[in-house]
Amino acid sequence: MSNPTNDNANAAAPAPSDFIRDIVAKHVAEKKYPRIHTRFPPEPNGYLHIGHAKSICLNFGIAREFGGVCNLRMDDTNPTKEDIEYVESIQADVNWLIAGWAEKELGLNSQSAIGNRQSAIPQPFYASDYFDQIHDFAVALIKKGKAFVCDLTPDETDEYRRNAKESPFRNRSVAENLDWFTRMKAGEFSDGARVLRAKIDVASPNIWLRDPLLYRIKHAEHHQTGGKWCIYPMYDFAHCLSDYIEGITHSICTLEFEVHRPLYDWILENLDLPRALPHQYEFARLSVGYTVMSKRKLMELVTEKLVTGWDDPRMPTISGIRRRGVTPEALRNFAYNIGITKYNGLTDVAVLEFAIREDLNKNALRRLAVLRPIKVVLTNVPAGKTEELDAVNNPGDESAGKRQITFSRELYIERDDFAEVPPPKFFRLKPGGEVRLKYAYIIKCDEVVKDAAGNVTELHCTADLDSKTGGATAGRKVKGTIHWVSAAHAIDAEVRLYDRLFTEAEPDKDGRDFKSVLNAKSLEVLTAKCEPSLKDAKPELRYQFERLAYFALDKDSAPGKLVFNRTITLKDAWAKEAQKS
RNA sequence: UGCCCGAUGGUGUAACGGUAGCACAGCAGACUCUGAAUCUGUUUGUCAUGGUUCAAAUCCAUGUCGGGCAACCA
Repeated sequence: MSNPTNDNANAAAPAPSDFIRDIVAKHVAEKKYPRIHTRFPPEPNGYLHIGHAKSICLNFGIAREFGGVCNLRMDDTNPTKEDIEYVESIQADVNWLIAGWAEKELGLNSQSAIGNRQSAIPQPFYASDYFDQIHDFAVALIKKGKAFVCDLTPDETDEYRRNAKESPFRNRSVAENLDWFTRMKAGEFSDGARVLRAKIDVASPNIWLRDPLLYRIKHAEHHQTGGKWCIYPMYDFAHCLSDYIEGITHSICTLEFEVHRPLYDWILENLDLPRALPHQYEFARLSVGYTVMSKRKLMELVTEKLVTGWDDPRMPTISGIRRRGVTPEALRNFAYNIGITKYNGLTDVAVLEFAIREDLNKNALRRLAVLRPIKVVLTNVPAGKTEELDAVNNPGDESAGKRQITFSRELYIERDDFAEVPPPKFFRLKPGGEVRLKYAYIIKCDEVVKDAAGNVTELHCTADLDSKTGGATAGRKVKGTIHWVSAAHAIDAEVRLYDRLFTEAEPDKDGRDFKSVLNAKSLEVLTAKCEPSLKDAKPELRYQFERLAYFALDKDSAPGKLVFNRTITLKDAWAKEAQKS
């Protein structure tokens, strides 16, 4: 078994274990199946979110750990709600999340029946590829007297099912049913006029066994099959059969499908299928604090322009999280840390944030950048004189190397790093006080320059010219070290400071309108002063602006125009300390 | 209301009849040219009541609370 959490693992992390993996392990030990085969089956009616990421990691993780395969399958049985845009985004998101981790486990769809899908990138499976076979299974069920065409209206069907009453069309002859179903398929009837139903047990305590619908009429163009069909299989009918057709062994879904399981089994067991049948297992979906997860709600945020799009970095979508700068490794570690159970809990965002910081701390390149600048003039440094100083790219990873930063008489430091009237335990710059400039000198604040309104506009300081890193008095202990950039050399960058989208941990608690608790300060845009090396920032790399936060280059960047997204702040013990007083 | 499922510190999880552990969060301290990271210590828990057993978080019963389903959605 390979290591699940760290791809370039040094410390051996324990293999994940949960009740589903326990079942799979048992089946492997029993040699119940020739090969473990899972699947991730999203409906292409929205963008994937972090809850889907949990499912992807579970399904691909199991395939990885047990030498199996996992198919990506579009569960596209309802053309009126689905769109090719979603198909494409889903594919991109899944490929991104499993890249370098479970690529080898991704099932390849080499026999796509429909369309011309030859391509370098792996193609997903489609339930719609099986519409012919699923239709034939429906006919088989009719022939066995286990399905019938029902003419009841939707309202009547509802009422009959609620009252455990048999449909008056339940006992039509096989020949009659075959004829009606053929005519349904031929397009003779309007939407809703007739349906195909399984004949199971109208009195079952489980609603899903009360002669459930198998096929409905929808005169709608399908994004994959075009105008070929005007009848489409329902989820329950299509899903178990798609699983069977693909040779799935473990069909893992969320808890709300638990009551459907008897129907899943009934359909497969009543078709005299020759191969081993797949089985369904359910786990709890993910809820994370300070966000919403339902596709409907996310869709609302997008269509009402409360965010900039599905990939807005504040969204819990995979594309939003990616754009924010989170790496697939971080997301996978998060998925691993939260585990798999049948308990519907609320995961603390701190768990997600920890996984993101842990990963970024290891990999991000350190840079100096000032978000809210205030000018510092070093009065004992000659104007025009510059110095190149060594700065390490990652203190935890020597192989990340060093770069040089330019030092000069006029600098910018963070406005928050100076306090005219310092609060208790303030380690930074204050009048008459000393502070270390990272990688450079210790400076002392001699004079505070203010404008007519009394705002601090400039600080005049002197540098201890022997205190340079490596110099004679470099060892002098100064309580604080702050970041800085040379005013003349700094480059501007737009920085987008993202915060949580909602002000409440449970935005939709007790039926409250989730949009009433949107965080008005979830985005703040600033122009930062950055060290010059950042002009070469690359979208695939991550940066830590020291003492502030982790950042990633946004896709809105252009030559000469840098845009950085704040992925997540550093932990800030000072903010906590300052809050106490 | 019927049916199904669940309940372990603040949160998420482990323990599979035999010492309630881990992670996050919190708190305290050490270290620090990032108030980050790292390191050390630490507070807090088996829903309730019965039963079975030498022994129960674990098995059984009842109750309580929570979630899901009752779409021609998935």
